[in-house]
Amino acid sequence: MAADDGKRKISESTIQRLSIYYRVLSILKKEDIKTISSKELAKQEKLTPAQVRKDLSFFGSFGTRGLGYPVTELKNRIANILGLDREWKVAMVGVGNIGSALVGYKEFQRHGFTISMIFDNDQRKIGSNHKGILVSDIANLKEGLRENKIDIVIIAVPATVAQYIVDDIVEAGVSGILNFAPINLKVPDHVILRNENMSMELEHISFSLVNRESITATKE
Amino acid sequence: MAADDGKRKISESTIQRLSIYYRVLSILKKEDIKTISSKELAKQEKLTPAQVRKDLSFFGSFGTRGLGYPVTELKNRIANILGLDREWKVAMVGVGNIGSALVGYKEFQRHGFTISMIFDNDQRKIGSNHKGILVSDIANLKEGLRENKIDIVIIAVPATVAQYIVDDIVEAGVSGILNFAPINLKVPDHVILRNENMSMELEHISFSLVNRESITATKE
DNA sequence: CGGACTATGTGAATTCATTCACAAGTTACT
DNA sequence: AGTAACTTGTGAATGAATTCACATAGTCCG
Repeated sequence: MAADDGKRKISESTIQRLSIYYRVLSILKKEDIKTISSKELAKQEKLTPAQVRKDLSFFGSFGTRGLGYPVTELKNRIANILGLDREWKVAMVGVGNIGSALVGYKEFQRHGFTISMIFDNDQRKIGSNHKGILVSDIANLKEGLRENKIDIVIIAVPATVAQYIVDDIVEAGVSGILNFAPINLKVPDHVILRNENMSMELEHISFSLVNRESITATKE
Repeated sequence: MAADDGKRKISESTIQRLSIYYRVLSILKKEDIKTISSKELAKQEKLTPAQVRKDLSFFGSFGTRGLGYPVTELKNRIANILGLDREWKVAMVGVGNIGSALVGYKEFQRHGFTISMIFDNDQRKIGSNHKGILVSDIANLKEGLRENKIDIVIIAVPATVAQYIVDDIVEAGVSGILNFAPINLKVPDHVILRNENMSMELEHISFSLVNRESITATKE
């Protein structure tokens, strides 16, 4: 009943954590656990109970004092908040190494993201089937996205051509883009763009390793 | 000359941004640009000049007032900070959809991460070649990692078995792990673990889309 | 039904990250 | 040499996110 005037500013990290809670709740539900406290939920993912409660409180109050949160209800509520209670129509652009792997990635399907179109510019791939999906010519990208009412596009093409493709995607009226090319793409404000840069994660690890080593070295 | 006592606390986001600066500097170098100001550098990635300067200042002062930063020198310095000026020996565990794609991912190689071992438990894959690398039996994981002095392991196996594998990896003395399984893995404090969860990014997009829509709806 | 216990929800306090704003150093031009 | 124009590096100010701490509300059990 509380808090749904669509005005609050939710932080990036809160959203990330909602995804995490959702994952945990899915497992709990499968294990037939009925309720969970913020303390337990936090422990599973190395967070603090206060943070769990604060995160959830942005969207309402779902818990019962003295008892905790009802697993199924909370899971459904988070699904609703994250928009996972509907099917999203997703297209993949670029079906090389990464693109091809993602088309077969079960996890996407499980969360309501259905990849139903694939585009590529390689003549040898166009017309062929990838996991049951026809590979279309990237020349038809704009019309294809429009006709099929695609919600979200995943970009897995070389960095050099990514911007041109994004421009087309935006023109086609798509407003959710997940980019795997290691480059900063420009999109209008109303378009939601997220970047997934796997090298960056490895670099983070190497930074930490180098750092850790220097600390260890001075310690002993 | 300044700031190298290995005691400062560098924030996660600063490290992420160093990766970004590094990428931009690599491009600038290729374009034969000699110097860049914090203002320009910031503009490329939609950051603020102050943030660029602050980030860099944690590690020393590399710039020249009135002029900016020397591209090549700064690039090298960041490479050093991030540990990209050496070769890291990387092993891949699990060569399904994702794992297989990552083995062929050029970007890793370019940043000094060389995947030289692959492990899997599928008898049909063991002994075969993947992009020129022999697929080993996961039963030999521990010895394999030790013998080959692997620095970093990438995990691309089903969530259900990921924890067992991590335990082995840790026992083998590896202290950098990049995990693609959608599960929170437990590791000792001295081990650096990073998670890459691609569904989470999609969920972030769907959250934003749902949110944006509701805002648009009330606006008109 | 009553008392001990448990856990939420949330303002206030704290910690952490970003941005501001400016002194100080350097260039470039006359 | 002098001056106008830049740009860094960094304390101080602001802003954002996290944690604390507790009043409040429910559970559970005898």
